[in-house]
Amino acid sequence: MESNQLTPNAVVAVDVVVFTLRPAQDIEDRWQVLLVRRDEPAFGNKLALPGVLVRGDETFDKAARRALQTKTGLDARDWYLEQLGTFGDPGRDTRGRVVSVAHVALVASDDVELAAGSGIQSIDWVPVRGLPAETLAFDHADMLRVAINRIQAKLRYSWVAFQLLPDEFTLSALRSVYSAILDPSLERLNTSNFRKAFSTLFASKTLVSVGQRASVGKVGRPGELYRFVGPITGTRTRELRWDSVRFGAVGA
Amino acid sequence: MESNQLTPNAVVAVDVVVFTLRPAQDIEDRWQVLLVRRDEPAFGNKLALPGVLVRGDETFDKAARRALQTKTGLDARDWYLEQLGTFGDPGRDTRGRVVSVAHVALVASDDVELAAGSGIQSIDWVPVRGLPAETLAFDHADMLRVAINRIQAKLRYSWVAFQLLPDEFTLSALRSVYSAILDPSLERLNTSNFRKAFSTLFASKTLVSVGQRASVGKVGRPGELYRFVGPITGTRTRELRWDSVRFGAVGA
DNA sequence: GCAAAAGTGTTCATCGTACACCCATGG
DNA sequence: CCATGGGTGTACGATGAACACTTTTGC
Repeated sequence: MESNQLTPNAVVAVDVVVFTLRPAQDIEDRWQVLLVRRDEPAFGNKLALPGVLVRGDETFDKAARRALQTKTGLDARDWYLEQLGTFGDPGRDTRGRVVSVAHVALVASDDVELAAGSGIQSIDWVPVRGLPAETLAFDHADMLRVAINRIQAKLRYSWVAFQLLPDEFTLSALRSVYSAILDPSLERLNTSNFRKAFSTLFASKTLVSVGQRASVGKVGRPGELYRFVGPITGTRTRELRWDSVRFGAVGA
Repeated sequence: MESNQLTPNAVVAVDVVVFTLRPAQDIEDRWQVLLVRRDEPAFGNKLALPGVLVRGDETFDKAARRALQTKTGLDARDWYLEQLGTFGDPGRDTRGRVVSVAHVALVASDDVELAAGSGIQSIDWVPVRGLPAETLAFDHADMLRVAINRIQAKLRYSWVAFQLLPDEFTLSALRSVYSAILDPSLERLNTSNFRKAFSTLFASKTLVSVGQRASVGKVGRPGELYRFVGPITGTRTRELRWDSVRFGAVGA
């Protein structure tokens, strides 16, 4: 206790729950989380969230982005990132009193190229649903649970959905964000009501048409491309209540 | 780095934002926060949130309640307490890398007796509004800001309001929780609409009449006493939207 | 009786869901 | 021209704000 300094009493780390949407058979499986397979003594060979110890002069935000850079090779400088909560129960780590500040990151699954870093065997995108919780190292299953709840809630009262889409996207793509994360049956919600949920954005020119059609033509009329130009920190004036919707058949 | 142990790299502390409602001239001043005046070398004589360093075998929850016990003499064992967020910018404390896990606690201002603990000059309830932010030690003004937003938001979608009331209370008292924290003009919202905001609770027998009248008779008809018997973790099915209400004059 | 506050019922605008219909593209 | 999905407008039921009215207390 010299020179007014306090003695460190814990190890502080950050872990990051990275969410994205990727193509999959089932709509529910489109929502995926980034997991690494550990190659270290503690919890070796177990799946875990990417994380690092926080450096002496580093903010949590910087540490979280560094974790993604060094462990998974991802450049997360511009990604949406927010603090989720701090997990510090004694005994959550066998190597001492480790306190981990968990974060959530969202990214569009465009140009993301994975590269395993130090202490990592492999990296994988894993569907959020049906993930065997016990298989995760430490209390990372708890972190993931909290992260899932946080993002599902935020989808309803904020504009974070756009963080999971590329710059230009169709309204169908936007809808698929909601259906993958909240409820697959939203896929069958009719267009009119879906658009109305974003009417305030259209009115405020925050969600603007690019004046182009989507190039990828599967079947049917291609959708218009839109661009979200507003601040993501904004929130809805009224929360979405799509839980209670009873969807009819696929019209026609 | 012996026996697989990690070396501590930071000091972990907890700070607690304790909110209550207390009698005051202006409705807005009824919402108050518990602050202590420090009597220590670092930030001496400054107002701060009560807090302690986390012990090696202690959860954050336990540490937070201990902070209230040892610093302010309050028995917070049964109080509503939740984690708010973690503040750990390098340089937020001059005594080293101190990471503080901030919490929010709510308590009914009944039988709470303050008693200054070690390192504390005095303790005071201070109105949340018009609090000169610069006067707080460390980054506690930031914590308070986040806490204010958190509680205001939670008031709209959860039942935390009841945590600020004694076991038995009138609907006027309940309304005053909302008017003190959200908007003073809610005081003039008519009874009918206010009751409707709790109709689901009445229907589910979660908010039950005690069958008694409030004893304190100022003027007018005394209100019935109610008791909240539900789990506080529940949330509203629809969020309150009392921001947009335009209140008329005080009828008649 | 009168003022003040509590409690009840009803009207009317607004919001959200459901539904009907038209447009654009591929085969 | 038909199947498929995108896009637009409208009708109807539910929600909630506004208002009128009754009840209970103190003075």
